[in-house]
Amino acid sequence: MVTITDISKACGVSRATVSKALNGAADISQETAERVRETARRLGYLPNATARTLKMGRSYNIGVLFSDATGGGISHEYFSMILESVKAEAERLGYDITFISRDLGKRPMDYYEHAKYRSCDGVVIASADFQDPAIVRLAHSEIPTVTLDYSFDSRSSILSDNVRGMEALVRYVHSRGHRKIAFLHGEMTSVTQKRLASFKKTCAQLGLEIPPEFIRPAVYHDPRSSGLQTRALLELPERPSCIFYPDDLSFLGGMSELERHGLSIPQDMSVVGYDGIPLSQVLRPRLTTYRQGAESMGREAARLLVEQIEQPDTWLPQTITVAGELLPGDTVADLNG
Amino acid sequence: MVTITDISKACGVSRATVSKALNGAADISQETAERVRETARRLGYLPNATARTLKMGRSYNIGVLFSDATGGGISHEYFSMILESVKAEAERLGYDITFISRDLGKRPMDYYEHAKYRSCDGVVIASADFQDPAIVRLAHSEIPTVTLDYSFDSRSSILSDNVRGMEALVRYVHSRGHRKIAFLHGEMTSVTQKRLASFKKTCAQLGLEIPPEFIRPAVYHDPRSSGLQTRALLELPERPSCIFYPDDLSFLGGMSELERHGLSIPQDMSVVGYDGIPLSQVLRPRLTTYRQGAESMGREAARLLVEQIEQPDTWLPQTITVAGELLPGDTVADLNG
DNA sequence: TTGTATGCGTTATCAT
DNA sequence: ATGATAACGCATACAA
Repeated sequence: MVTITDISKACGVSRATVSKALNGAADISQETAERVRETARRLGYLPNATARTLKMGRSYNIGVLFSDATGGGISHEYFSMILESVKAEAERLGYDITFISRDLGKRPMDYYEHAKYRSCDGVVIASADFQDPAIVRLAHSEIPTVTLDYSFDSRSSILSDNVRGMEALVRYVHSRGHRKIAFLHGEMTSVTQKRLASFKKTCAQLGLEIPPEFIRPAVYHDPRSSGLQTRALLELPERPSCIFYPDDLSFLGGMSELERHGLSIPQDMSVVGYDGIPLSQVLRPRLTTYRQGAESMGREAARLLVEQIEQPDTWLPQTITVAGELLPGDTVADLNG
Repeated sequence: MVTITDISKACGVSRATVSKALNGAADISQETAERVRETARRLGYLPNATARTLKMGRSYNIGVLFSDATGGGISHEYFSMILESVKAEAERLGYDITFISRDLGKRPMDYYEHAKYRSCDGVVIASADFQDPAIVRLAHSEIPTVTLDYSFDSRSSILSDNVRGMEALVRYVHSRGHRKIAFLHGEMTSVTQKRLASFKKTCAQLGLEIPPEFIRPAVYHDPRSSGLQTRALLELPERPSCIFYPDDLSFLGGMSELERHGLSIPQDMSVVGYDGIPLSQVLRPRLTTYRQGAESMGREAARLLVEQIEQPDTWLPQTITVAGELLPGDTVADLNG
């Protein structure tokens, strides 16, 4: 390994001079700086982030926390899109990312300890169970954090606009003439609560009466669960004309159940999803859904975190709500006229 | 931050003793060791991986390289499943993972430099353009590496069994009475070459004549491209009875094109995919495809890499071929009798 | 403009 | 059984 000591010997200057020259300090002569840099290049010098971290107390490394409490880890398209955009933005800003997990080998650790162990400058928390005491500890620690889809007091967060998203879907479906709308929701997280509340509120505003049996619990990202609930809906004496699924993937479970009953979409039953993952627009018919701005969310999360890391004095906790977009698709029949 | 120095003061012993006690060295009295550990717990001591890395020359950190040359980055289910299993196994073995990329902030870097910069003990290379000189440099460097789906000379690798996978699919389709089989293939990587060669060889063994216009180039993970090629196939004077798609996702493009022509699957046209991602078995009809053992591949990659890192002397390059599994699904019609 | 000295937190060697 | 010391590679305050 080539170190600044090697360069200093090769150049006949001190290590301090080499360090300064390499970092473009002002108090080094043009000539020396050039000679040092040239030698560094010639010897194939690579800075050592570890040493720099130890010395400076800054790792330029941010942790990413993806516990998969909501049943969906990295491998769900929504979260992998977020991960990808966090990664891209972090790298653009000069930060590497490391996954933060519970336990490492034999060593029992919670998230906070793991982040400290790796000297992370900050952590992006996504897809986690925000009730988990280990998550709470991290979010309340001195480590800068940004959470996605949940907001802790006095901490920064990025929220998908679940309220407006659900409202947009309900209004769209209503505008197509639907009055009997069923809603399958995921596990009771704060996101679910927002969507459910927005669903009910918007229905009320539109004067829609939603019978309680039209609102049923399912499980996010689990087609089977949504399939079962779809069947239950179909067995009701009075069927809905449109079913809201917890997410795009869950819709697939409903899709097969509908087919099994010989119902076609949207002629016999209308459906909408949520998330707007690429898959939803590749299906035929294209799914009517609400696209969450996953890329923006990841990008903003990284940006906000780095801002907090680099300007700790002027920093204030901030919540950014990322707007999404209604994707009309072709799965909601027009019942008008 | 609590350091061993703090503990040493609190305990009235030297830092060396603390370090030894904490690491369970044999030459520390039972009593002292216990007192030190208790104090460490009381003070909330956390070891500092950075300092340890600097001192020991081992980071317990492995790099993961996911350039998305094949058009599919982390967000494709096959790769995210691999990533997830690499992560899980690495963590089980006591290693963290860090993404390796080109360039970090302003700092221009290639993959090798990035890995050195972060003192990675080794790198798992996946989803990359293995012709890329930067990838080649890394794979030929002194850094331990394991590649997925490609094999460099004298380096360890994990290969999905593309030859047997394709053979299984062809034989299955043939056994269902199909004789006119079309093959849409992805970009010409070594994986594609293996699948294509296995396709042709198996067809030859079965006495099938495949006209050249039945073999067409498409793009991995790109439904649009496969949709276009599907259309081209349908315009031929003599249509195939079954279409092989480059992968499960690409099939979706074909699916909509088939529907557009009023053809239903598998009554009017049979199809098979490749990958066997969860999505394929959630679709209706379930896609006939070949499931690659993504979880095993990731797990084995991590295992092989750590083995190489921890037993450098007894290590020999090794290639593990991970078998997959035919998923019969319901998209291949039985033309027999 | 350059160099000296010091320390970041840890582990390892070698005395004691 | 314990401790003093050095070293890993780097950056910086301060001296020259």
